[in-house]
Amino acid sequence: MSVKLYLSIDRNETVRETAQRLMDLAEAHIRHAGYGGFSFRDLAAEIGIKSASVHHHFPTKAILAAAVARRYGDRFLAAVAPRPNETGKDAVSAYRSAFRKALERDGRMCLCGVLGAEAGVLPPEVVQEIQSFFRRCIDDLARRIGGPEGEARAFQIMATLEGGTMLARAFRDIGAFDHAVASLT
Amino acid sequence: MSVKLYLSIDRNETVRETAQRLMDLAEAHIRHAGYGGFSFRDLAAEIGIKSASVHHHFPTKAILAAAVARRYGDRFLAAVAPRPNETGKDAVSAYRSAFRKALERDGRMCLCGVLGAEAGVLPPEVVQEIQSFFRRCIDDLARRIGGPEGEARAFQIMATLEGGTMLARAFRDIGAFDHAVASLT
DNA sequence: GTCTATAATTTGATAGAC
DNA sequence: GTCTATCAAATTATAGAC
Repeated sequence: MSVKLYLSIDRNETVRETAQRLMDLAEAHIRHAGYGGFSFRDLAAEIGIKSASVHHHFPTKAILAAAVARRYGDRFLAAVAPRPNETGKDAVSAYRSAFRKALERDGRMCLCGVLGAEAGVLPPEVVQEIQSFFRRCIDDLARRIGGPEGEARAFQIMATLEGGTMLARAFRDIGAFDHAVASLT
Repeated sequence: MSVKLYLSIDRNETVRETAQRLMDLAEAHIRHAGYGGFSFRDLAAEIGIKSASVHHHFPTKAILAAAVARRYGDRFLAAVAPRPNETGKDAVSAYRSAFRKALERDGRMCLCGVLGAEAGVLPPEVVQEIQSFFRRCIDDLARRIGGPEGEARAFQIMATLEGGTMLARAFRDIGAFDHAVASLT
């Protein structure tokens, strides 16, 4: 209780469950370095516990990664949710802005873009969550764009955003992203 | 000598230096699973030697990966080289065909697309080769497309091809690639 | 929920014989 | 060029005490 009170006084940090903080850290690591880019010991050290305690919250790395991917998808779709009376262009802009903000904030890729590239060797439950993310995004975009070519356009937009992010990371230059997505409408 | 003769009789296999065979295997592994997706022991076992012998040909994993990336770039650019009297559309088609062929042959991604997603934690010599690959491709495409917007278009095309390949891998469906790149001209 | 302790495996890399 | 042998470190995961 007293700990909770103390922490709630802190300006920038809200009280977070350990499981949530572990997912935050895992998400940051995956977006920076992929599935193989972190270990339970890394996460544990960063919040000051031991790796055995991480296993208490997430029995396996695959389960943790799948949970992180699901939460990421829920948050992403909430962030790009349509505003009243939007046009198809507005929908594309919402997606583009979401990708760009993540890139300019900390130079990080879309979580599922990183994992998608490694999809050949990821645990099945993680692959399933990645597919679910892209399926949800494409269905959402296609519906908001509308028309008979809505789905193909949705595939193109997601591909360009993911590829543009990858180029920006490879070049360490957000200008690469801007060039790549400039003509997306 | 007798071994060489025997092998040269084989229908599908030409005699290859061990270093070349190691690079072939490393390339296949990276395109399937990324930089962390193989070990020197994996490569050694697949050609029937020991991992210590792999270190004789490539002192470190970073040196091997950088060499693989460089060779990949040389081959890729040779494969998409312009034919006489080509148009800008022909150039885009050449790139799209090159990506699609790799995908339909064995479901593999562009080597530098996989590595680009992991670029945050790769050894510097590997990052340099990835940047070199994309720089060469974009300069080549921009020149062949021509016009003041050639470079931005080149960024967009590379992003869409890489992202489309990633989507096809995530969905395990080459149709995702076709949707994504359908309107690329 | 967190700890100590440890198992079982894999990894990148090296030394030195043949 | 390939081998045996080995190292030091890291990894995922588990058992059981507190």
